[in-house]
Amino acid sequence: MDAPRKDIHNSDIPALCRACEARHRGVCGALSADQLVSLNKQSTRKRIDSGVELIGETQQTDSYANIISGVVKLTKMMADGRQQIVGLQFAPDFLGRPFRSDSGITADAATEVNICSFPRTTIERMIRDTPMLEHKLLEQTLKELDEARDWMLTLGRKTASEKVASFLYLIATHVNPEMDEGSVSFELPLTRSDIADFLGLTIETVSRQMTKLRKDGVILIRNNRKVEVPDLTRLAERASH
Amino acid sequence: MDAPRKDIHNSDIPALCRACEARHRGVCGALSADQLVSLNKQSTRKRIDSGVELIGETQQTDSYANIISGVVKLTKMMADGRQQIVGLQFAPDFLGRPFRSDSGITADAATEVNICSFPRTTIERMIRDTPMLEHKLLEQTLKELDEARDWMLTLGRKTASEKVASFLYLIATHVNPEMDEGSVSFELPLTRSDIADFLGLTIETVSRQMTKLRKDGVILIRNNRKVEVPDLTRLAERASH
DNA sequence: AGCGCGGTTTGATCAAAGTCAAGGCGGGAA
DNA sequence: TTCCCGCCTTGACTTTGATCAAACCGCGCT
Repeated sequence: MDAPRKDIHNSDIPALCRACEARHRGVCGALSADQLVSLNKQSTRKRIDSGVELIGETQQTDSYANIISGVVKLTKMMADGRQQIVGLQFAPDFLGRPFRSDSGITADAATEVNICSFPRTTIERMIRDTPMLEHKLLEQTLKELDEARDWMLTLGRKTASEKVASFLYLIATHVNPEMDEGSVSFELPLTRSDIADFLGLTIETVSRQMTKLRKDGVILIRNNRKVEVPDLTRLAERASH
Repeated sequence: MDAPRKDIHNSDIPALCRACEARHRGVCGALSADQLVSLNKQSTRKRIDSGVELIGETQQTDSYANIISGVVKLTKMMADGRQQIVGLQFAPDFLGRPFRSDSGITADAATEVNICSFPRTTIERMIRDTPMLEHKLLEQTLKELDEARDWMLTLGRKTASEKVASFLYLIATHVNPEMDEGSVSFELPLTRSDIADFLGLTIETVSRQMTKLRKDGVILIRNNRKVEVPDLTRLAERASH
């Protein structure tokens, strides 16, 4: 609803950047050395400010990208302004939708985001040449489908406090993968308003449930963004996992 | 929660069935004649009664299938019994999850269902041999992901009456594809209880909203299952599409 | 016909989350 | 420092949908 924002900072890093290469390996794997070099030649590293739109009304999907750092939110909006975040993407997720451009989703940087992007044509040619790449893509898509369906259960059947606990648990475990108990501390990548749009709640309800979790000793709120979870298991219980 | 049900009727149709072949073309496409014959040789047609579990606790995912007719519901359940339908699959969708078995979803026949199933090994070998098959799979997965995300908006941000209207609109347009206005009549593939689990509501609320839509002249209810929509556009408005 | 049963509708009441309205807190600019 | 602005929290009240309870309806059975 704001004025179109397009201030993507292209930091003009030389085309062949080693950091990107590492990410390409991580996400795409199975590319030949030749392909990797050619991908790097055509890739550009970009830093995107929090809040800037990556894909949507103002920004065409003429490129694909790997997320190097930061969090991207995928949002669906209704005509009257109600909106729902339908997915969060973290590094090293692949960004941009193959073989389909619209689907009514916009992608915005939730935090400051670094991506490594390359032109649509490059990646699509590589997909044709390398079945393994398509296989990787299928795997990421299946992962996203699983996540979407998990979240449908949260949206449809959990109470407000379970929802907020579920969100915190999601972030906590994403910050420290392969951790499912003990103590974690992390920075929330979303504002209260984003959290509300992710959970299908209002900001007031999110706030109230956060203070309730704090008063019950399940979490500590250092400042609005920084949260500490002394016992992940207890949080998981609150989320009804 | 009921006793395990396993009464799948294998109707012992000879392995090579023409009806199935048609479906294989529809879903998988791009198979060579040889592959198609071999697929048909190993495929079995099955009729499954409404309510029977296809994939889940009691039934292993040792096979894949094409849906020939009927509706399959994908359900996620919480420990305390709350459940959410996370997807509906119609003919000619592909059923069964490649490269992953669990993910906590069960698939049940919502109506009487006819499927054409073949062993896991067969389809996985073919996928390795035929990149185009994997491409088709990716396309169906992307379609399911889109649907899931559409539904997340419905679950998170719509009111009860918008939800019910959205559901009816979904079924109406699925029964008659490429129709988006005028009059339609159809049979609901789900009970009120299933509809409630799909919409994240209770059966009472679903019922009340249905009668409201009826009283407002948006729908006619012939009997519990049969519904007529005189004007699809009006239904779409009620759904806030 | 009368009975019973599952699924559905309807009504009365209640609780959870939304809305409206203040106020607080923190960080940046003057 | 002080002010300001955005974001967050808190409180009072309202609304939506859940819960509890009863009746209804179509249908197969005896």
